[in-house]
Amino acid sequence: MRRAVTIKHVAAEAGVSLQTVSRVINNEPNVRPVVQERVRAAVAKLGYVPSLAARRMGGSRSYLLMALNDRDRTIEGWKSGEGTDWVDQMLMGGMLKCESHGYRMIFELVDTHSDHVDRAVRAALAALHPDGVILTPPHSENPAITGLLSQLGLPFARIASIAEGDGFAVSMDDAEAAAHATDHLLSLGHRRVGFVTGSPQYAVSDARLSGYRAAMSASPHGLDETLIGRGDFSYESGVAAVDALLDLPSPPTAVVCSNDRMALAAIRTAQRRGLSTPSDLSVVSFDNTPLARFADMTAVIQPVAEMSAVAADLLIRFKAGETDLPSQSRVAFGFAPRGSTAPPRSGGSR
Amino acid sequence: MRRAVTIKHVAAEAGVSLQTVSRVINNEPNVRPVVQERVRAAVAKLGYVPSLAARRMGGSRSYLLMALNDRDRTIEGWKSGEGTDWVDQMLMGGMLKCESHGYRMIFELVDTHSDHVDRAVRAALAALHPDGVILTPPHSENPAITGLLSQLGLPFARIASIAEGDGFAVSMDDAEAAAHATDHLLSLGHRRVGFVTGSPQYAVSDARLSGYRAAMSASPHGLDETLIGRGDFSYESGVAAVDALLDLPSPPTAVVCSNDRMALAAIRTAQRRGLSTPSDLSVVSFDNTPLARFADMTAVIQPVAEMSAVAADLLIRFKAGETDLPSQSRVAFGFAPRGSTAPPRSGGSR
DNA sequence: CTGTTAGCGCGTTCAA
DNA sequence: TTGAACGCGCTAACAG
Repeated sequence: MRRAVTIKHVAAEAGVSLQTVSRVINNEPNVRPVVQERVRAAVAKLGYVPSLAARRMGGSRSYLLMALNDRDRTIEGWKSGEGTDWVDQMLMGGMLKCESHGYRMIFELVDTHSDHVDRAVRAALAALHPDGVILTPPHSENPAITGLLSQLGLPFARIASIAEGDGFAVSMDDAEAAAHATDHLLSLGHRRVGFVTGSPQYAVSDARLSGYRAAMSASPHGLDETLIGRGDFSYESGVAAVDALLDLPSPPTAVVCSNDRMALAAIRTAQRRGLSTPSDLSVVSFDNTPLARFADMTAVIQPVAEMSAVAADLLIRFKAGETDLPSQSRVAFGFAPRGSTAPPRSGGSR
Repeated sequence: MRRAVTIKHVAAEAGVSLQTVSRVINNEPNVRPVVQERVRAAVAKLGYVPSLAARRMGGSRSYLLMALNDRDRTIEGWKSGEGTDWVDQMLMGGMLKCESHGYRMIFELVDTHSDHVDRAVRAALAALHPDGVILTPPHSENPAITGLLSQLGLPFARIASIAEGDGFAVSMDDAEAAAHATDHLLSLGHRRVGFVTGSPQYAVSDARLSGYRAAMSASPHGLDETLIGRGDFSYESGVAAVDALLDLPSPPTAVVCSNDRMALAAIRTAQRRGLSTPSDLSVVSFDNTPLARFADMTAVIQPVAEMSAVAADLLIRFKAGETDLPSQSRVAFGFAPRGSTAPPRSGGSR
């Protein structure tokens, strides 16, 4: 096995010192263009690429970003194969962004609810020494983790978290998205539009609910609190919530669900009761996962890839010494109208 | 920011030399149980975790495994959001296995067809110095990559590759799986069972075809080569192949497709022609992706997670000095009977 | 069985 | 503007 080419070889090839090569590699000032060119040529010729491990040892950067996901949720998602492509989207956004900066992203799974969160996170940090950490829900709102990172002075980003606090918050406007989804239904002619909430554990749940409330209040039909069903993001909770809504004396003709599984539950529950979608019940989902696509559900698109890309970008730039980085970033949400929404059967009046 | 705890601190705490701590950490022999215990206590007390970067610098291992995926295919999959959960399954299998050995898995995307494959792979290797590389299709059969790794003496595993050659081949028995799928249809009473091949670029395509041929030849109805349609894994190719099969004077009543997209194409094509699944055309898919699950397709399950786990395990054990590791590993395939297969409408006879 | 010495490939701090 | 010396945290090779 040929020995790897190191900065030494490049220095020798270019006839300069190690240091000069280092400066060129890192785009530091104080190198004459001529010398710079000579070094670059040597780098190209030898195919030199600096070793991340050595860089981390000598310098202050590891060129590593750590993405922290919830262990149980992630593994369960993989096992069930429900195709929630959250991880894929994170990789696409975060990893590609890292790549373009010479960084790598490493995935770590940690239990949010474990007593050992602290120890687990510390261990991962000690092993990897990442330059920054990207937190996804529910970690992004777990004080045990955000507190630890703050205390350690390690830069981190909170994805889909709107709470104030340390770290870069990167989110989409959940309230506005919920309002948009609601307006979509209203503009189709629906008067009674229901809503199924997510788990109160997640801050986004509140935001979505308030967006729905705002849209309904602003509509001529007004807000009717009885049209709000409580869910917790699980399929079962969706079934229960929608059953309750449809049991109402004056049931909704359309419903906005706080995620895809509950939206699917809505469709199936309606079906079980002899109602069909979209003619009897229009349904909007809040996640554009493969499930939503296959089930042809109109959905709010969470820009997971973009959020991770922004998160990675912020952390990298912060580590590079940039200042005046926004502590709160909003990424535009998307909306995909599909076959699960249509005007109400009788034109909106009963 | 508190300084990280290093091996030095542990050595001081335990009152031994650095080297002794290192030995204990790495489970090396020649340490008295008493001392070992003392060191372990110090490690626990201080919450010490060795730095991967430093280990790589000093020693011969980096505790990193690199998973090499095809760039275009992967990104396209993520973008289309078709929910092909190959990456997820790889992570689940490989990453969790790595984790249990103190390793990490890093994802890298490289263009198979690029002229720069060589350069791209070399760059990734130089930056990361992984202890091993996991190759997925089509990389696992790309001589530009396998050759480079062989030449570099870097251990690697080829997932879903059955070709002879360097590196650990980890695969499922595609031929047997295809035979199983075919037998499933035969045992339901189908006599004319068709087959849609995958792209000949992939070795598994041949294996699947030969399994189909074997099963048909062994059946009382015999093998009919005209029932074999040529596809390339794309939806469009599936449409074309199935259209051709259904145009036959005596068309098949069931078909085994070499992947999920073509299986979906089969169902939709039949539908377009006024045939319904499974009553008029039974369909078996060869991938158990979310798409197959949502479309309720009977499918062969590729044990992607298990294959990556085995691959990671082999590489880690190899690096740890274990010998007599199998150069070819077979992982059992799975089979999920669902709603896309049923007995033929007229009991199998026309 | 244990400790000492010498790097690994870089970035950082200084001096030139 | 450039270069030399030093050390990061760890393991390998050796000495005791």
